[in-house]
Amino acid sequence: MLHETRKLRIYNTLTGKKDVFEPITPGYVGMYVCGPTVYNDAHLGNCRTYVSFDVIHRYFRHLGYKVRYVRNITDVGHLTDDGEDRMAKGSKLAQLEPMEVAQKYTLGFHDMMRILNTLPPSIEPRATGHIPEQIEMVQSILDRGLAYERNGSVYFNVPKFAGENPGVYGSVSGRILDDLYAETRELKNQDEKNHPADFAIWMKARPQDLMVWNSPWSVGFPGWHLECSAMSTKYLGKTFDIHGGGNDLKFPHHENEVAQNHGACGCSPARTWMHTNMLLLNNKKMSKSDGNTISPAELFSGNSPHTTKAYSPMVVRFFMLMAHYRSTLDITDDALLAAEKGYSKLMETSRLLQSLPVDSKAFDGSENEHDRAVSTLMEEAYKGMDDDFNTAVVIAALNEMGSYVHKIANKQLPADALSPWVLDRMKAIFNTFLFDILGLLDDTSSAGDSGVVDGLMNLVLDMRAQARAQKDWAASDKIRDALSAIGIQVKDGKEGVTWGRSV
RNA sequence: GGUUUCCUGGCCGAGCGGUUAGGCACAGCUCUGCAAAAGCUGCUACAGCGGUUCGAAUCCGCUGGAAACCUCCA
Repeated sequence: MLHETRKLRIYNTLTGKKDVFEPITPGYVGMYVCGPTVYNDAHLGNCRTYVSFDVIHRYFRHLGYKVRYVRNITDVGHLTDDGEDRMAKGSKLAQLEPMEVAQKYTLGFHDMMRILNTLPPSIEPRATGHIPEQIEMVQSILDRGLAYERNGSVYFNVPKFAGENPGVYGSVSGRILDDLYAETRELKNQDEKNHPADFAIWMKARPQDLMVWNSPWSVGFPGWHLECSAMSTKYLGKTFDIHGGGNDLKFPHHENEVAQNHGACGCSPARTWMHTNMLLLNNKKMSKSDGNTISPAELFSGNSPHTTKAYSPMVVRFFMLMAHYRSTLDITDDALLAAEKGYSKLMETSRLLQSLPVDSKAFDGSENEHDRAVSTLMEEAYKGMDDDFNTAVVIAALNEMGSYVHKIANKQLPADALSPWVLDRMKAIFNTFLFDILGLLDDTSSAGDSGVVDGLMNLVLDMRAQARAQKDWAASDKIRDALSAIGIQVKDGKEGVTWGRSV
């Protein structure tokens, strides 16, 4: 197993540095990632986070870990500015049942995850499916004296918790309790709370609330952060390896999650907290609420004032992976254009690499300078992933490997420049990183087409070859231009003609 | 106002005290009927000012600029 020999370092929000990853149970990884709230179409920011964790998930699997990846669907519980339950608000606008709204956007989210080629999580629990678990957790917290009931609602007692567990509250967000107390003092209608920093773990329903459940305290609904605490505990245990989510969830969501878990079981939940950074548009955070967004659909169709053309889902995925997951990433047309070119080139390189013949010469232990260079690059790709999942470093290494591939294919290096066992290994490693770990698909090839397209292309290119043989440049160029017009690029190489789709 | 992060060449973006990151764009060359593709070479960097160090994009301080969080957001 690779994980036994490689040393993976992960940046842990709790410690503020990269720690060597040691799973709680050797060989197994438990990872919880906060999923989307399904009251709206998924936007690109969501996509970036889930693509990032998809690569993380894939790399753990590649290393040989058995991974239980839990990503929830939030279909209840978050309040809007005007105090309405989000699902209820959506339903009123659309004249639909709340669960109909949730279903619609859950399906849309799944479509988007599939289009971006993310692997499904092992478990995708819904908040509404875990109301009993959440009620139990509220009770546990009450039993431990860390919450109080007020008019049918239950509030978490932050000052008491913080006093009993020094250093815990604030450990995720880096917030200092005194500051927090001072800040929240100004906020509106907190009259039921003992203290402004307290937060609801069970809310008594008002007449307009639609999604409500019975509980020992009132007919109501669970607090805004409780679902993740309850579901992570249920599926991963009280203490598990990794909890992830977007940067903007650190406070209050993750901070309160830790407090609740701690409050219910007296132990810390996740050992490692991972946070992805924001996707920017116009140098500002993309956000559903302030309208600074570009939807995946707009990006894929080119129907947006922010872009000049359509970009394929794989180009978008590649674009995201060109940056480290903890860096902000600014969406611009220029950057997408660059990503598109880079993506196509790597796909082309992959096809070319796989087509290179490998000698059947037996391994004799020899190693030339090119062998060493390529071996170093392969190791650098691994080192990149081992260093907090640095996909940018992986892509750089793949590009450098690609240089060797093209040189050999173009006869600028002799066919035996690389020893067969090195070439063989590069074939495997290159595709492993590109497809299995980075999770890209080749949407520039004819792989998904029926044989008809290949047959037609062979015919057309054959006719062009005949025209060229007779120096009929007009006919030859007409074919080339016509193909170009429908998005097919003809590539005249030393070893004959190939073709590809311009993405 | 409080907390935190960031500022790299025309653009995107790695970098965590000593290496040419890489991609895109651009220029020249090779190849080509021409072009494209591909390869090679070149090309502009570390916001500013100080400090620590044999050595700093990388550590520290100050100044300037941007962003995030403090309220639902990935």
